[in-house]
Amino acid sequence: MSRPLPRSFFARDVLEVAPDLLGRHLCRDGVVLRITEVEAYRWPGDTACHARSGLTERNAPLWGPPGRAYVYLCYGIHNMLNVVTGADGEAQAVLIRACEPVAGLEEIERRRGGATGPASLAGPGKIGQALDLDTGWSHHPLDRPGGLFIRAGDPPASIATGRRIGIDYAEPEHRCLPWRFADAESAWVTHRRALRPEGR
DNA sequence: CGTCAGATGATC
DNA sequence: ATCATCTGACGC
Repeated sequence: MSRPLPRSFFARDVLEVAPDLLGRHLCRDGVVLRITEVEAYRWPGDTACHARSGLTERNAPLWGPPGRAYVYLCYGIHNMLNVVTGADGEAQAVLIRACEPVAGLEEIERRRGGATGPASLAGPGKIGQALDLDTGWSHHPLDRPGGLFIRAGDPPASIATGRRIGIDYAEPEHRCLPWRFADAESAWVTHRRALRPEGR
């Protein structure tokens, strides 16, 4: 059991932190998930970001210190987990879109009410469900043990990128940004066809 | 394989 | 009215 990643890990630009989160372990009690897919959001300059309309009660964590959770309810059903990055006062976050189960299979299966397979943790709503999160977890610090935290894991051998999912409401020039990152070899990802190997 | 509608409720 | 989604129903 390694310690949680320090706050300094999250205190970098979201485009640096997002791919670096791939392979890390998300822990809550007995449930451990290996992060396999993420998306970056950053205001200003990104009308897909929830911070686009300024500070509100819901998006307040986005503007706060890095290393905290930003959890919001989507479509009245799904609790979406984000990791706040950048400097205090900036508005950036990484959306956790998919994971691979590492431990706590029975607990995850119980919460989902079905078998665990590659589809069971691919999709941001399913991550919130597997970790039993709700908006009460917003603002929760992820850099200390207990509750919900992030620690080292197994980094991906290669990374794939693509445009972000479900942001048609954003300005056209922001819809196409290649700000979705995934473990290129993992089966636990969404919209695989829309991903391409990272050009580097 | 594909598209499509309904669920469901906080937020702006 | 909108929404960083999911599921099950259908058609090919």
